[in-house]
Amino acid sequence: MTQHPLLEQLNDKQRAAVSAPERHMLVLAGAGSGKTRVLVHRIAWLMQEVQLSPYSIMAVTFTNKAAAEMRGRVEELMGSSTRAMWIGTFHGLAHRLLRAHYLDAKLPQNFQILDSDDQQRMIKRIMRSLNLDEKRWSPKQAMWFINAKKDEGLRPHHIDGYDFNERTYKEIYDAYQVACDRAGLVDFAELLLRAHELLRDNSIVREHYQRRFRHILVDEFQDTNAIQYAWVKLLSGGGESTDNFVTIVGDDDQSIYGWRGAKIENIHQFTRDFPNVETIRLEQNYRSTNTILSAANSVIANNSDRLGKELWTEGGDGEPIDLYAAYNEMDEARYIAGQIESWHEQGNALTDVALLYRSNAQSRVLEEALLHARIPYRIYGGLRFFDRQEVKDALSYLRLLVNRNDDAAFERVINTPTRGIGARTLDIVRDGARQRSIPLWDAAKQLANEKVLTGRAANAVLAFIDLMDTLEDDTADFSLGRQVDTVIKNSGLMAMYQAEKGEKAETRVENLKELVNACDNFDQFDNAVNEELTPLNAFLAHAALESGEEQADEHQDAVQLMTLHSAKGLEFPLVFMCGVEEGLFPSQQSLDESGRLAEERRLCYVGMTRAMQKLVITYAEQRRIYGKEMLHRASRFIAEIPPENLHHVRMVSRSQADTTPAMGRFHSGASHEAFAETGYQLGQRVRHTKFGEGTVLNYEGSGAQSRIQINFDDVGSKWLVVAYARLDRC
DNA sequence: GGGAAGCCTTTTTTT
DNA sequence: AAGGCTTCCC
Repeated sequence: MTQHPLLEQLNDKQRAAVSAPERHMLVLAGAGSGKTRVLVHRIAWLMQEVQLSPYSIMAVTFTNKAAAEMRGRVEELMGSSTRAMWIGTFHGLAHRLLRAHYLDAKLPQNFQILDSDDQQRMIKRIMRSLNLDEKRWSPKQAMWFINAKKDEGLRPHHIDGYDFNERTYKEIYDAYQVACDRAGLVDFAELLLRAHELLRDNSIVREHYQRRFRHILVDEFQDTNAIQYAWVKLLSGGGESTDNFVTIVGDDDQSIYGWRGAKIENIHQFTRDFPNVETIRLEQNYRSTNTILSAANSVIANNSDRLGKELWTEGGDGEPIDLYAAYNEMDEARYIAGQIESWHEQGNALTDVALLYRSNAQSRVLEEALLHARIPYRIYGGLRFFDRQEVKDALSYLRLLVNRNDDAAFERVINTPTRGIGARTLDIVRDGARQRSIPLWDAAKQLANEKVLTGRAANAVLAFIDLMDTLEDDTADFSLGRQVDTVIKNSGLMAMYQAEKGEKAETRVENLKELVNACDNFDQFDNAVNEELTPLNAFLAHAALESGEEQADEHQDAVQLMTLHSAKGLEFPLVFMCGVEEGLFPSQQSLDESGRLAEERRLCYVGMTRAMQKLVITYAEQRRIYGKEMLHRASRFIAEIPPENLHHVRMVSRSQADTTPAMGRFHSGASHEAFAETGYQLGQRVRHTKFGEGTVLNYEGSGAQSRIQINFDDVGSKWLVVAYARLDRC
């Protein structure tokens, strides 16, 4: 029997998932097991073989990148357009629902989206208006509280407020929500919650979409939070419908977003809520060597409550995992740069190398070492384009143009550039708005007209109001690009940044020009949600929901630096996991709170399984954190790797490193001197009869009185007099 | 309104 | 260590 073309080149498990009859399915897809491939082929299969219209399929992801990749691959496979299919992020699809049913969702047609920065500012203002003690209550924590409640599907009235803290937060949440509703503003969590409430409370809308979406496929299900789960459940008839089918794909071992509300249990819950779920495990790995997989398997085996899964490969063993114990973070960085140099000299590409770390602060020292070694690199996860100050200024003008009630935008631009509307005037306007329960814009207008605001202040406010109204009239017929260009110029924003001096200001001017460019190139019909919106509204939604992936020239052959979190879903031939130390990874916070260690271990598992050919793990005995020198021991995760998979790299000879002139921060003569004075080099491994093995960290004095500091693996750091310590070099 | 000085915080990130 | 934020002062 000839194989169906869609099933060719799939393994048995993948084939079973792709060609399964219509039913609920749980695909437990291990790292590198061809998860996206299965999803894409399944969608194609539903259309080709089950003869479903793309109209009746919804596919949900977490990131725009994943959604774009999925859509692209389905189109490639089908050779046809998938426009009718809803493929997008949870937030993108929720937004689409809200736009289509804004009246039912009790939103103004021109509602705008708040990003987390806007949200935090808004909360801060609310807290000020509530006269809360700023020392005691932080906007950040209030935001955290509000979002956590929204992610749980909770409104202020759902919160008891027995406890004083909760009561205060509840009050903030309440006032914040009132302010958002009045201003026509929706934060990210609100998109999901509103869409959920819309479906829950409106049977006509709900049943329409239930009839429409026969198949819903959800990627990375281990990262869903309560509201996302509830959302999928509502849309699919809650497992009770016989005409709706849900496929979830995920890996409980790669759940690394528990700290922002993701519930790994949603995977278990799915098998309970939905009938006859077929579970398919994809365990064959097409990415890594046997060595890397068995090490990763062995680390993750230390977690309990797993659904159970063991990765295997038909590939070879490959090289052992290198483990480098650095003396400090500079030494670690220098070692890594050296290894990358020899990898490059052997004719390998730098793009194939990734440096993964637990926290962003670690990148600086790595960067310095790469810079010094003249190795080009690229850092992921910086400030995104639409999040930049000047771009947000411009977007706020545009938002206010579209929706005068947008208090967040009003606050941002009212005096940017300065136009004589100071803090005092603003306070009066805020007060007036609060008393009359109206938006800031209306309050400003009324107060100026009523002469509550006097002379200069009133004139300035009226001039601003006139500026916005004129901008709206004048640019109504313009193309999007010209409209935005005019707003940036006539508002004075461009002139303000042009007047500033320095490299930073130049970049800001460039970014404003780039924003106009982006408008010119913006294809609103690229995204079906936007078809019914004005071009400007479509662009604003795009800016809020797709924060603009940095597309630095991808052609440059550069090493990639990123956090372990952002590495999820990616793969690289050579991977360095840096700073694998107790207190850093697993992080101190995760050690302090029970139950968080397992997630750190999963993060370690994610990091290790990024490596295709070669994995290098490094840690530093001593590291400067927040300006303080800290002593660390190797991470427990290292001890969880089978010894036969590990190769301990000996400390690079210090004297060799020191002979390189002009090493800047990386020139360390200290070790040299230490050797001359004490007979031991910094970073050297030694053994003590009582304390066991350790690493030499520091020294003082010379000759018979000299003392050295040793960080012992088991008992921590100690100062010993060299003459009496009877140390063995090892 | 803007600059200097002092205080505080500090994981992980998408939308 | 360093950046962000507030406050203070002209």
